[in-house]
Amino acid sequence: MGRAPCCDKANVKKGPWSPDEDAKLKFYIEQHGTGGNWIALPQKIGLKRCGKSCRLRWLNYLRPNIKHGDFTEEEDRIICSLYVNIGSRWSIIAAQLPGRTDNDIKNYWNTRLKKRLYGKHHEKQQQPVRRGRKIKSEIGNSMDIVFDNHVIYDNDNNQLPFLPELTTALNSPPPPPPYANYQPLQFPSTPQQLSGVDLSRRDDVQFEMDGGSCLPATSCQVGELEKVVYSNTASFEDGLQFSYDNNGLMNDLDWGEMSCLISAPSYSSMAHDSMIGSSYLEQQKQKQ
DNA sequence: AATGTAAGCAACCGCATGTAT
DNA sequence: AATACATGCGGTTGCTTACAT
Repeated sequence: MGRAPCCDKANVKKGPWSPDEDAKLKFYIEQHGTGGNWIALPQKIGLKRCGKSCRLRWLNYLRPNIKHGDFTEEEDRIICSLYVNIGSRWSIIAAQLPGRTDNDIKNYWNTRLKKRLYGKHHEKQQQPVRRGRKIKSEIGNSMDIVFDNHVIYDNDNNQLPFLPELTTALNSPPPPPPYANYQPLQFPSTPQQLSGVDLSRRDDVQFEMDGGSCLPATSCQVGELEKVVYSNTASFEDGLQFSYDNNGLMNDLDWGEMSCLISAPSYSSMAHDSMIGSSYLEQQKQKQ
């Protein structure tokens, strides 16, 4: 038995929104708000749309102060830095760019930014990489993985058959580590600077903003953050791997410089990053 | 001018998470 | 504590437009 549908699919319109539908939705929300219930909203307005569709349309297109297109170089840099540090957490990235939506940023990255970076050096080297939710969840589950003599076991002590390239990497000797210079999260300056991450909290990490005039902080699980910060999982999944300067920063770069910081994917270093990253965090926690 | 291909973008789908009961 | 439901998110799809042949 599958999941119950969120709406009556048979009686719901799909596809592009008409100006009339846009006007109805915009007018209603401006007058009454969403009422905290997107599912009920289309019925109240008289729209034959799924509540989720209404929400998406409002958030991505109709809500006030939305900016479309014409990303600035500063925005490019922020997106790149955040992507490198936290991966494809588009909602978090969007929260740092007022007026931008996660969908817009995602599209911009996938269609342009990635190519601008990738196209310079690595078209020939790019290998097809398994992508999507499945691989992400499986890599994500590595938080429960036990590393023992470079072989991966799950919670039930079964050696994981998944990702043979990762298993191979884990069985190879570790590369000479420049990791001593790795720093906790740091992002470029203005317009909203992320001053760091409170790693002392076990249950939850807050992105703290400098200067007071900041967007609402976004939280995420510390385990997940540890993983993405120190292993760049998302970059790995894309077959990209970025390098950092000694401060862990990628700001103040032009595109030529930026592209020089990208190296071909190295599964071996990736896998070891994960382990070394963990030990780095342990050191930081002991210091506190 | 016609056709094929690539790029860009809006929207959908399904899963994860949060919240109410 | 368990369950149901709503929301949020990220990946993916498919349509439209631009460009190349």
